[in-house]
Amino acid sequence: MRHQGKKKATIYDLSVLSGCSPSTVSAVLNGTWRKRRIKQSTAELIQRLAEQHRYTANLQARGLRNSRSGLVGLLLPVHDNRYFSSMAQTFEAEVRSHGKCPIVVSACRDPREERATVETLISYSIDELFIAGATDPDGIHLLCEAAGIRHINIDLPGTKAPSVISDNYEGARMLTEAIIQRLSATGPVKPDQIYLFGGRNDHASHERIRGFRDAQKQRLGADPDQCIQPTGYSPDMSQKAFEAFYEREGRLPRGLFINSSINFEGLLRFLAQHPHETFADIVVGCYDYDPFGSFLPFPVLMIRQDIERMLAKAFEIMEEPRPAVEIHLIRPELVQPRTALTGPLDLIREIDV
Amino acid sequence: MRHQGKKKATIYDLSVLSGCSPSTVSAVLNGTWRKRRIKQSTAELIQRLAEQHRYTANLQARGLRNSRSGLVGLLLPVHDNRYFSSMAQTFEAEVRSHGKCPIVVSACRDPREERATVETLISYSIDELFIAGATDPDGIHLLCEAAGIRHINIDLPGTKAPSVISDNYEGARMLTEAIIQRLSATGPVKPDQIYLFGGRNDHASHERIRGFRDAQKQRLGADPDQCIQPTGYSPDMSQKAFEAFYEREGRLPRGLFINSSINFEGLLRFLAQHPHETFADIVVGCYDYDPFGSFLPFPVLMIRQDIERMLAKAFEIMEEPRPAVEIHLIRPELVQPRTALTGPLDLIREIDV
DNA sequence: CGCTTTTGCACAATCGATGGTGCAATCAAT
DNA sequence: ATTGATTGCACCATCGATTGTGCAAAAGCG
Repeated sequence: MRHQGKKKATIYDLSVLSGCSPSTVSAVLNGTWRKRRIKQSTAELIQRLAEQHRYTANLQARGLRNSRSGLVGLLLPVHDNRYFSSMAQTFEAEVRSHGKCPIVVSACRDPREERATVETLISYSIDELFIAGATDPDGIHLLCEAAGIRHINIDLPGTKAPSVISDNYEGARMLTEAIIQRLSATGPVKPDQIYLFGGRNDHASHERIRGFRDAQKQRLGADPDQCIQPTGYSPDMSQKAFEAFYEREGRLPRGLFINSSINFEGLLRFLAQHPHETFADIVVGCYDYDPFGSFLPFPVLMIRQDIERMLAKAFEIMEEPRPAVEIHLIRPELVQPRTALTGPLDLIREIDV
Repeated sequence: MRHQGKKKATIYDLSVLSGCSPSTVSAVLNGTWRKRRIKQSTAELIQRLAEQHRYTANLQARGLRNSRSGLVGLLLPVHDNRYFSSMAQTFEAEVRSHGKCPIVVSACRDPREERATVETLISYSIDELFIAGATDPDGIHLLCEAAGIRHINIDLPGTKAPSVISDNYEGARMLTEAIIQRLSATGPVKPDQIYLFGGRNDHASHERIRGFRDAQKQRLGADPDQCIQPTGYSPDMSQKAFEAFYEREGRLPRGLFINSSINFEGLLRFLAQHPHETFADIVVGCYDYDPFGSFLPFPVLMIRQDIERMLAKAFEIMEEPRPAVEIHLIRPELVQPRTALTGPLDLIREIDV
């Protein structure tokens, strides 16, 4: 069967070929033919023709008619770090297993971009939207609600839709305590020897800062304000903060709590500018796991957010008929230095070469 | 203006509200109204109403009518590493700047999955497809051609569509020579002291192996077969290969050429199982750049593929009316150890916090 | 053999946007 | 005032699939 030039076969083509009506063809090909009492032999005839002519449904037409598309969206702040790329990977697998088509888009942590992107997705009649790390979850909620689209927040919570997030407070406590413990091995630790870098005015940062300060106060007796250095989510800004500190103090803090792997990249840039000795005796904790980051030449403690469980929970909530607007906390995991965890890629079976 | 419950406004709603016909409304809202000689005042009236009622076009309907969707697809093998996530990031920005909607999907390096995914995309009438790292580019080509969809291969070439790929041979040579040079500093290098791990039966691997061997032979006088250890693209398999080597030889090779950052993760897993001394004097070269990987406690040379130029070239070719089926090589860059390069995230402006 | 059921399918409206065509009203020119 | 051009817009078919409804033919039944 030659592929006939340009046009794809439609139910009308098959209708002519089979001698049946388009509606019959449609019913056969979308599986509702038993309900519609189509003869088995008719169904088989049409299925055979469909195969011969490589028929595939025009999903835009179907979506238009059904006002649903089979698309499931994931809105990310960015693609390019292991936390979010790992989320995308896991998300895709899950959506595929539901027989739907995953759509992953990023919106650069820009509220306007976020809303514009979501409006586009809505215009394609996506069926569900997973909103990860949005700066303005409630604004997106309004758009989704107006369009009647099920949605859920991940990573950063909103107040109007159910949310599944990492237990940032607990994670930050764990991480801070682990940093302190590590540092204790090389001498007594004073509160102003541990600094938090990165993050901005979002829920996750607040919680992490709260956890950091609580642990600091509880373990070290104080939580000085100057130890908190929010730099936004930008490697460049973080680097500047490290440089500024170094300029001022002549060294890095003994303990560094870094708010995300993106900010950690700022530290890398700093490192590239300075000799080994500069960070000979520091301990770093990073809220986010990156396998390569775990093996750097100084101790790096990491928090691995449990993406699988977060997404599993989110999909579970999506199934509920009328999910409660509440925040589900998923406990993250402390990862010791020099640890190579498995990830979503390990679930992919290797094809024979 | 309350959002009226569920349904979105359509041109028909606006038609009633404005007293104009649907076609007039359509013309006004899609910008063709001057061509259609609609009065300015009519246009303004309709635009005002559209805004008040938060009209946004149903893109499925538009797509159905136009048999094009405004969607531009990028097919990736996987999301979860910095090479591909970086590509996704760059791709999105580029597509957005063309006023289209980027769709990034991964197909797990499985030819069947690849084809199924592409068929789905075609069913949504995507306008263009960028095929990155596909195992079966020519199979995908057939699908695209039958559907009349412009497409281009990136990262792995096909024989039926234009391709833009990294100059894997040159990159591998550069990397191999850099490894040898580094090793020479600590004593004379013999050919069987440098091993290549990872990759499989694809064009990129072949070229890299060729470059590796040529450099080995030229610099060291021989290129023993046993120095090539293809392990597929799986951290797990790579780890096993390292373990096997270590088991057999009691140490790692002095020089390691690792075919991709995914295989590099296999080395991490190996490292996690062994003490520092095991890799005290090794030199690693990795074909792929990962910022964290660059700062590991042993020298790591990396090849950064020039994603920006590759994509820029690909977009350029897409514009051509009838692009030639040829392979465009883009020269990658050797990255010295302890280097923190900027990436696509640096182009994102930080929002005020 | 009539009458009711069941079987098997066709018809036609619909989803929302687009664009070719046609037509009335206005205006300009003779 | 008649003709011709221009302006401004409405009409309607169309993209491909879905689905409620209706109806003829076949089958079952007394």
